[in-house]
Amino acid sequence: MQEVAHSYLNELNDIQRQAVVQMDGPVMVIAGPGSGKTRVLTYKIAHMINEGVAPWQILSLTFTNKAAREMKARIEKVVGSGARKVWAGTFHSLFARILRVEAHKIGYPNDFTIYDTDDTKSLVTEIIKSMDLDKKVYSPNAVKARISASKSNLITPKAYVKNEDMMAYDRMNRRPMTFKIYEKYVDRCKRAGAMDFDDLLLQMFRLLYENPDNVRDKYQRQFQYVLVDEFQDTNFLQYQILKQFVNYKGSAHNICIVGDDAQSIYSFRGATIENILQFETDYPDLKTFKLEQNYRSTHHIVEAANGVISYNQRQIEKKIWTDRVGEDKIKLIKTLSDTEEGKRVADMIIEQKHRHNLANQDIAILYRTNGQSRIFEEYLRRQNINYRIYGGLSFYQRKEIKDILAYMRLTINPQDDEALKRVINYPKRGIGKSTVDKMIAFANDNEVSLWQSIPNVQLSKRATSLLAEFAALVATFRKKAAEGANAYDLSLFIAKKSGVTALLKADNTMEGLNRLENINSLLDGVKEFVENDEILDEENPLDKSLTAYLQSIALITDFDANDPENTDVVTLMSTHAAKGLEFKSVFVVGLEENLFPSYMALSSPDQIDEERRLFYVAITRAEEHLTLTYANSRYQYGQMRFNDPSRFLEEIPPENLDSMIPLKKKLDFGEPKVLGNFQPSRMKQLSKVDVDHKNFRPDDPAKIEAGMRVMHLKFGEGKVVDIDERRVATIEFPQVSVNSQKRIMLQYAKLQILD
DNA sequence: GGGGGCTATGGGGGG
DNA sequence: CATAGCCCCC
Repeated sequence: MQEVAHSYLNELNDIQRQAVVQMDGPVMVIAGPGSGKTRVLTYKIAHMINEGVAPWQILSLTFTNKAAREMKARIEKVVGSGARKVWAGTFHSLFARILRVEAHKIGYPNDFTIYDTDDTKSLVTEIIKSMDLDKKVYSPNAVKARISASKSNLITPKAYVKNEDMMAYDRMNRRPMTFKIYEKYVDRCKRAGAMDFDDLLLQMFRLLYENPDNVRDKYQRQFQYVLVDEFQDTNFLQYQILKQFVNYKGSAHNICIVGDDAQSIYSFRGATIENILQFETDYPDLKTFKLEQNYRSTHHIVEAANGVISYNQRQIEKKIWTDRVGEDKIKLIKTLSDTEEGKRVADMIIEQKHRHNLANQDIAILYRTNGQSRIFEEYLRRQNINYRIYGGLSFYQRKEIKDILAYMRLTINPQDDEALKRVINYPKRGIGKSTVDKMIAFANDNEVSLWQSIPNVQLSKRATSLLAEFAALVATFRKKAAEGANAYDLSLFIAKKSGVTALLKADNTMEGLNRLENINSLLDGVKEFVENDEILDEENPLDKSLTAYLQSIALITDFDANDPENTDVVTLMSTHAAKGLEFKSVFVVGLEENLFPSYMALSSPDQIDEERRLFYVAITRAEEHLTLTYANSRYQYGQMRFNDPSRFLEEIPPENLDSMIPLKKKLDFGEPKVLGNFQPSRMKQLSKVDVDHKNFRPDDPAKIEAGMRVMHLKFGEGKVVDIDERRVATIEFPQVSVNSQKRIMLQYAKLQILD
């Protein structure tokens, strides 16, 4: 290292500086809350660039895109505009970017669709229905969670069936067919040219692991330095990808992970602290740095945090400390109801602003569930306090926005079944449920997308012509796209020709006007995208196509949206979303049993520990003033409920607490109400079809004629009743059920001729 | 096939 | 409480 006195190094304490200058080899930074972790990461990257590492050789994985942007801006201040070329972003966004270039090498179109949670859920629901399984037993959310967990642990559908743990768990939960739903789900996504959120990781892994065209070497060579923030919230799959980047013959293993086991709060999406322990095993020569000095909070807050987290079972040995002596103890407020809680918090915000000279932006209200925001919103509005709610339903999740986006998606990728299902009859064009059901059945039988089923599925004259009209409409969108229309012109065209804007214009209710306005904002956004000439994507600088636009927004969250006009606002967000942020004054609200900790977590000590870490994250967001509130009664799920104060409140050392309420004498509200009544019913039996897989050899479809007996992998033996002019065969499969006729496109069919 | 009204059901955190 | 899905009628 050169002996140049880089001024930024003087802004660091000893340990921070050591962590920054340790560029080479495996590095682990254990960083307590407020210990200057972001500063270390930022300066470390700046330092690398100063030491001659090319910015594009640095891969920096952060938890939000916003964090990545802020980090880049700070690096830019130290090293100049080269900072923009650092590969900084979330796992999902950076891998999506790579897959846009490479996906064709693993059998996906490069302009694949990204399925969001709703798309995934709707597809899972459809598959469950198609298998005649009981939706009450096979709850789509539960199945979806199983699929996600499998992908996050690199368990393919094939491996799933052989995995005794997975199968036993499903049997125990009376969902033994989960493996089959998983298999079908994977097929359907593939057919639709779609990746779900987990696929962005899984397919990235496959790309590197299967290494077509030596693509792995390309990225191994490129990413000389890998940094991972919030490593405690990575899952198994993410870690395997990191190892693909870093572990190869002759590698210097330049990987730096930053994390804090005490802030691990995402196990529900597969995150595991095991990764930290595994990292120590995988890289025994790693250098470890522990950042324990907290610069953010007063001693009352830091001591409360230490006190609370000490109730957890497993943790890496460390104790955060501060030399900031605070005047205010932590305030604990009890109210009779949730509405009174809202009013009290709004009143206290007014008071704090005066007494401590705080701006709105110094203040945050943090809650366990997004549903709690409404009451606070109401009282802040009454007090004329500007606020902004993060999370919950984001702009891009609104119905009218998703409708337009579905048309856009269909324009780019007509195989996108979820988009097609969404808009095929919106606005109403006479294509109803039964038509769509027939399309789905046909598409499944032939293993094609819904779009491909349109010219071939057998329907009434009326339905056929309506479908053709719809297909022609989408075709005009596609034609315009192929002619090179920019995203804005095409979006306007789509909004108009699809009939969506006309429909909303005819709706004169407040809701209709609102929706129209939202669509206009969306179009404004597209316009901005087209007119913005700042180069954001170095690989593909001035692509103004609809494809490029869809890519740019696919992974945007509510968080990333900027509202430059309104910066002085009180922040309302979930405790999860608050990770990494800090405020002078923080209100953590709804501290009641069944809410925080969540009732979902009560039955498992591990999950209670995670709730406790979440509480730890919440209180350590505060710099000077921390207020905790709970209500005796609250409307939950349309019912008045009475919850005890949260157990976490008793875990705060009394000397740091300013409370009027003697916590030890808990009020008795009687037995908590039993939540949820889960009564599993029986699933229907799938019919058995006898197929000899080993001796199955499909014949050339051209040879198939009416009258032949044929074998189909899924439906068993069948008799060809008829073949029409488009080479669509009607085949009777007696093993499926009596009189079961399927329509099969011979072009795609795998059929063996029996005689 | 569309639409209105009713009932049953679920209900967390997020990329 | 919100919404999906069902039934019924046109």
